[in-house]
Amino acid sequence: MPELPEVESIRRVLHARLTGRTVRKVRLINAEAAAYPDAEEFCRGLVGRRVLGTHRRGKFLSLELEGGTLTFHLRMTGCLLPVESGFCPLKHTHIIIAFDEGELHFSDPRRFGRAWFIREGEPDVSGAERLGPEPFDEAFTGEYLKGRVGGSSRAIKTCLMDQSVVAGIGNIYSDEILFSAGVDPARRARDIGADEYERIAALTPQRLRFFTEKNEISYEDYIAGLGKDYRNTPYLQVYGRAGLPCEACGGALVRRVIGGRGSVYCPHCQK
DNA sequence: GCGAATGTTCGCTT
DNA sequence: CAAGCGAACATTCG
Repeated sequence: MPELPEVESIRRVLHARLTGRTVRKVRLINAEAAAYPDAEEFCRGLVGRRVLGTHRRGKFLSLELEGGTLTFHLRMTGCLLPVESGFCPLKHTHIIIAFDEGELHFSDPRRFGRAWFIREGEPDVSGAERLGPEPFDEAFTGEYLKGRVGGSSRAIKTCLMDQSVVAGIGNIYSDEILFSAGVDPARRARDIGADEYERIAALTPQRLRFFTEKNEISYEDYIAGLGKDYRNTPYLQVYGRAGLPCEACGGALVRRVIGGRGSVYCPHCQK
């Protein structure tokens, strides 16, 4: 469901709601594949720990606990809802974490999402450590990008979505960033010029900041939308808009499959 | 009924 | 052998 801006929105909601609370009980429902390292250790490890804060790295979202970390990855359709005790779980709820006050529900229709409990001092096996720099990191520059993918035959869009290149960008925001940069998403990374890499690297944090701000949502609205209605739809310039006019030139936006993912771009504005 | 959907990983091919 | 590609995962929605 979420890319960096959405995960950040959810993090802020969880942070305000859960910081300071203590885990009392954990319930797994058909979550054998979702809770790591295993159901037993996941549940037992969490109970009794207090939430000290929250953290986002790429699309990973963590609750920092006393003596450990609870990390989620929502993949395509995962959803985290901090609710009052007694809230009727959504249909595909797989994990319920009850705190001294309120609960955190993790639901995911497609079951791609994952949760890890990592004890302090133990290696982080969630995969978060294999991520490239955050887009806001000063290490993320045009020079870095070119050095990292500039020899590749893959499409530039595919490279931007590679989490080991830069963390947090998915199918929506790669299209949006490349539209802003005026670069055709299907172009091979090796054919992209240094000036274009600079544009892409500069626009990436700008666009993600913009969409993160537009995504801000109150706890009440987040719950009212059942954790799903927090998207940037009104502000997207290309994603989901195939056939509609480009807001820059008026020409029709085109859909095309790039790297196995449905992509939308403007053939006139993006070279 | 068919195709596509905001993601990642695995296995096969080049 | 590294890189790149397609399939697989499971469900809903249009």
